[in-house]
Amino acid sequence: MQNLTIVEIARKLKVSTATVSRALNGSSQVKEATRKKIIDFARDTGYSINSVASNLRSNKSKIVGLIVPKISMNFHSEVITIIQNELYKFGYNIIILQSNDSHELEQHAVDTLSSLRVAAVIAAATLHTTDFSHFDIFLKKEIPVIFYDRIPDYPFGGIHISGDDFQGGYGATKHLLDVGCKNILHISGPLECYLYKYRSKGYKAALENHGITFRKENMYCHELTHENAWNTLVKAFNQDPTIDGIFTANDTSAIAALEFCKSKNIDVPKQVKIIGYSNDKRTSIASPSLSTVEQFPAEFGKRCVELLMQQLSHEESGTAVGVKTDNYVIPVSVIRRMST
Amino acid sequence: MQNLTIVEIARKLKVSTATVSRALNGSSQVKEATRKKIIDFARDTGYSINSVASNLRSNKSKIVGLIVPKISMNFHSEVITIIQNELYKFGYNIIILQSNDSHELEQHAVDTLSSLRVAAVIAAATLHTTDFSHFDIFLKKEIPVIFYDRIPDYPFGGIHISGDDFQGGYGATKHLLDVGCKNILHISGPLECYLYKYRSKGYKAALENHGITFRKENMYCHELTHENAWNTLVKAFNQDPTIDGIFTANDTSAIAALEFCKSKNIDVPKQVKIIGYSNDKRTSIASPSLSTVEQFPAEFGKRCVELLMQQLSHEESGTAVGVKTDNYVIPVSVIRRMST
DNA sequence: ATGAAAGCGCTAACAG
DNA sequence: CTGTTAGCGCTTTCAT
Repeated sequence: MQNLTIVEIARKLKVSTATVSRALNGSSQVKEATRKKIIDFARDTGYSINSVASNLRSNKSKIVGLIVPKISMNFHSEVITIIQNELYKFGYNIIILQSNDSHELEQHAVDTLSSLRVAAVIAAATLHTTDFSHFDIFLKKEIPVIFYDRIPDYPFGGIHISGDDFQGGYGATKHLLDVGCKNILHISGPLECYLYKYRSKGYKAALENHGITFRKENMYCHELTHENAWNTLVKAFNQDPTIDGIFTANDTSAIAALEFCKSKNIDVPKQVKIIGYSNDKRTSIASPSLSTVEQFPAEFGKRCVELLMQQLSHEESGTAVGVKTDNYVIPVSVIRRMST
Repeated sequence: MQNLTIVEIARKLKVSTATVSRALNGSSQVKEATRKKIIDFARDTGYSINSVASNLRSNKSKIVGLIVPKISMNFHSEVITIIQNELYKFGYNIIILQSNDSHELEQHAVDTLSSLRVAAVIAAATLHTTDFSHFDIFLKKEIPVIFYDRIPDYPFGGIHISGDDFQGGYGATKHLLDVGCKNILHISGPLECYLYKYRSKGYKAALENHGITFRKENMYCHELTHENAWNTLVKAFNQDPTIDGIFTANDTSAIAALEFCKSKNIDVPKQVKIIGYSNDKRTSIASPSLSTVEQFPAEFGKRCVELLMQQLSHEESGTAVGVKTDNYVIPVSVIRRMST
C-alpha cells in the first residue's frame, strides 16, 4: 500500500496542501468545518504524517539521541526507562546507541546521531573516554548535550549530571569504619573514569579523617568484572589476610567478594564486611544481603529530561545563547544491609 | 554553526552535487582523484550527511523500530543489546519505544514508528495485547514486522519468534516431579498472554503424564509482581499447607516464593522446591540459588536480526512478495540449582 | 481563512 | 566519468 500524502488529501478535499498541513498540525487559523473535514478524512484513510519530510522541511525533530555503554547494565536501563517515559510527555522519542565501552563505537554513535539531526543528545561516555572532543560537533551546532554519570572531568561544554561519587565513596568507607573495620580493601575501576576517581578519593578522605593512613596495597584499579574482582581478591588476601572490610566501586565486584569469602569460609559480616555501589537488584537478594550505595537512577533520568526541556524550550523561543554549560550533582545514600 | 551541505561542497570544488553525492556514497563511477578531493574536503570541513534528507529522497532508512514492554526488564534488555549490536554490523540503528505494558502506549508507539518511516519493526507486545490489528499498518505498507516473546496467539502476519514456552513449562514441572514433588503450585501470568498460556499448558501436561490430576486450586493467574506473588502464596499455603513444589512463570515470583518460605520457616528445598522462569541474574545470587528456565535471550536477538536482514535484503533486490509470515521457536533449558 | 509557490538536502534517472 | 534536472512530502512565507 502506498502512503497517503497531504497532496492527495488536498486534491480529494479540494483544498490546498497548506490548509491540510495547518489542520493536521492544529493551527488555530483553519475554519472549524474545514479542519473537521480534513481530520476525519485523514483518520478514515489511515493517513500517517511523514516525519522525515516534516523534519527536513522544518529543520527540527522530536528525537533525542542517547549514547550509553550498555543498556543491559542495571543502572543505565533504569535511567533510560525514566528518560523515555519523561520525554514521552513532551512528545519526544529516543534513539539509543550503545558504545559497549568502546571508544570507536562511541565515535561512530556520535557520527550517526549527528547525521540523524537529533534535537539533543544524552550521553554516558565509555569507561575510557578522557577526551570528549568528539562531542564537540554537537556543541558547535548548538545541539544540547547532557552527560550523565560518566561525565568529563575537565571543563567541557554541555550539562553534566553526576552522582555524588565523592560522598558515595566517603560514605561507604565511613560506614565500614563505623562498624569497626580497620583494614579496608578498595576495589576500584579505572581512575581515568570520573566515577571511580571520585569514589576512591572519598575512600581516601574517609580513611584520613579517621586517622588511618591510606596504603596503596589496599587499592586495586581495573575494569570491574566479576572475574577481575575475584583475581584481585585472591591476590589481596594472599598478601594480607587481615583485611576486614571491602569497598567495591560496583555491585558485581561486591557479589564477587561475597562469593570469594564464602568459598574461603570467611564469615560475612563477622570477619569481613562488604559494601558495593549502585544498589543493583541482585544486592538485596544476596545472602547475606549486601550493603551498597543507592544512586537514584530515577533522579538522573528526571534531571536529564528536565534540563533538556529547559534548553529546548529556550531554543524554540529564540532565547538561546549558545549551549548551556552546567554541573549538577545527585545525592547518594548508603544502604546498610546484612553484609555490614 | 550552519551545517555544510553537498551543494556548498559542490560549489567550492566546482563539481556537481551529483558527483559529490556519488563520491560520498562510494559509487564506483567517480574518478579516483575527484573522489579523494571530495572525501578530503568533506572530512576536513566536518561535513555530516543529512540522513533526514537522504531518507526522504530515497524513501528508505536504516532505522529499525523496537517496541518493548520495558527495557529495564532483564530479558528484554539482553535481547535489545544483542539486536542492536547485530544490527550495527549491517549499518542499522534502532529506535526504542516502551509500552510499559499499556495498550494505549503501544498504539502510540506504532503510530510513531509509522510516521518515522522505519525500515522494519521488532516488537514484544504488552501483556494484555490479544488483538494485534494495530500492527496491520506495517504489514499493509510491506514493512517487515517481527514479534518476539510476546507473540500473537492466532494467525497474524509477520514473523513470530517465541521461546518454547510449552516445553519450558513442561520441563520445569517435570523437574519438580522428578525430584519428588507431589503437590505443585503454579503461579502464572495472565493467560491471554501467549507466554503464560503455553507455560501453564506445559505444567498441566507434565502433571498428567505423571498421573497427577491438575487441580485448579493449584494455579493462580495474575500479573507477576513480587507483591501479587506474595499474596498468592499466603492464600495458597493457608488453603493447602501440603504444597511441596512451586513453579512460577517468572523469576520475580520465584524470588517472592523463596522469601515467603524463609519468612514462614519453610525449608527450601527440603520441604518446598522452587523453580522460576527466565534465568534472571538474581536467581543465581539467591540463597539457596534458584532453579529456573533459561530462555537464551541472545538467541532471540540473533534470530530477530538474521530473519530481518533476510527480508530486508530480499526487498532491496526486489524479490519481495509481500511480508513474510513464519514461526520460529527457540529451545529452552531447565537450569537446576539449589532450590530443587 | 485559504492558496500559490518556494525550497529543506539529498538522490537518481537521463543525457552527454 | 560528470552534469542537469526533477522531485521526495512537508512547512512556511507572502498574498489575497
